[in-house]
Amino acid sequence: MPIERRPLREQIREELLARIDRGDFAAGTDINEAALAAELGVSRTPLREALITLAGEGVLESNQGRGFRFAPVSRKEFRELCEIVAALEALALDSSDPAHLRRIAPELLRLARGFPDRIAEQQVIERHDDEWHDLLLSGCRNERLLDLITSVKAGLRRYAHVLAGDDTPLEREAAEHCQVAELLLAGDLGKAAQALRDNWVNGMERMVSRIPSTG
Amino acid sequence: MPIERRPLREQIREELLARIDRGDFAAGTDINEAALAAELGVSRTPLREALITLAGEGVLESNQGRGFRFAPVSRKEFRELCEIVAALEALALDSSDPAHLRRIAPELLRLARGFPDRIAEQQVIERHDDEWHDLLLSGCRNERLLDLITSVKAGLRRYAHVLAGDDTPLEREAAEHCQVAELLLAGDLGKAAQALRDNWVNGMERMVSRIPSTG
DNA sequence: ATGTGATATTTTGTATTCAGAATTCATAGT
DNA sequence: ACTATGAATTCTGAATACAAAATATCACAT
Repeated sequence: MPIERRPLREQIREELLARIDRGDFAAGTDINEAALAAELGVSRTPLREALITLAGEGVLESNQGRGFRFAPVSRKEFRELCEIVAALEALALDSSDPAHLRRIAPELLRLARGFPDRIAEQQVIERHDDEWHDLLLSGCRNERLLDLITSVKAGLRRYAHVLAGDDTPLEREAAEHCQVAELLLAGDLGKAAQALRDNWVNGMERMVSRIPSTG
Repeated sequence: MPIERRPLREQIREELLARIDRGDFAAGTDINEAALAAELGVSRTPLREALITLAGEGVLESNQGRGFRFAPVSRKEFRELCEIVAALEALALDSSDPAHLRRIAPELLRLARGFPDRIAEQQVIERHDDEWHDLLLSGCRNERLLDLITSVKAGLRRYAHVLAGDDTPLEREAAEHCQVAELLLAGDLGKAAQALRDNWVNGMERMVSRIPSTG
């Protein structure tokens, strides 16, 4: 059994993202490094390293002399992030092996159909959605692109708990995922990529109204 | 006169990128933190913060217990980065104000035509190219996208000195920039975005052979 | 009561120190 | 001669210490 040996900064980063998923932190609030470090049981050094990483991903903001704070959410930024992820995932699809895509298409379809079945809690839904997208991109050879997508999606995590509890978009989301899968099954990569983009843009427009409009 | 007050980590990051531009560091070599910190006249703490940022941008790699090193270059990664930037700049163009684009089109044309005139040193050429792209994206309202493009381009800087000294692609590059500008002048945004993508892909294919093939 | 300014406190940004892992070097054994 | 083993050294990762900036507190004048 290989024991886990990773830098603290990475573990801390993931813990903070997990807490963001749970909605533990309110967007826009300042971070007290000493307090947070104590709570996590680490020193300020690796904590700050994690904070700097998250700031680079747009999850946090930093101001000279004033430390870090959770980046405020806004409809504008949510749209921006969705557009970016849409373009990047479409590119990932374009640079995937078509044969592989056709091979995983049935599984994508199965996953998409499993979505609306259960009236599940948000966490489960999100896991399902992630699973679907991970599988979709599993044939992309552009490693830098995959890393980048992960990084940009980290910024989107801030919106997860804001948007939690809205069932309406789910069926639609599932339907669009099905459509992407079917187009892949049919081997029409171009249309699938376009459908994927549409999925992101439609999902974005459906959800954006739930984000508090920043005065 | 507002005196400069920015975190050391940012200044250090920029200094390191500038040195990469100058080809001071060979790709793949390890970084000795103490030595580099001493050379820069700072302590290891802000240096490490800069290194972590650069690692997040893909400029450096880090391995547990083994520190940081300049990420090795490869044809594969160069292609990956170019494809990403192509997609992102095209997206930026898509989400720009068409009126603004038409307004700056003449200036873009002028800049593009000024390219091959002078037999200039690499540095000057690069600055020109940057200027052209900055102007091109000046109408993009998607701030996150602009930040992301800057970040991905930081990774491309590692290839600057590898590719330095090749004149052949220049005319072609200029011609393609002209074409993009002309299409913008004509108001055909879709074709301009496609031409921009082609510019990146063509430029990539032209340059990729100069990158040493990693055994 | 309110605003202003001096002082105290908190918090960040940076430097230094410490512990442990990785590497190097030397030595012993085959 | 070559490999393996172990000590010595170097370096990273993390904790702690320190200095300066920002914020809060309070006294005092208006």
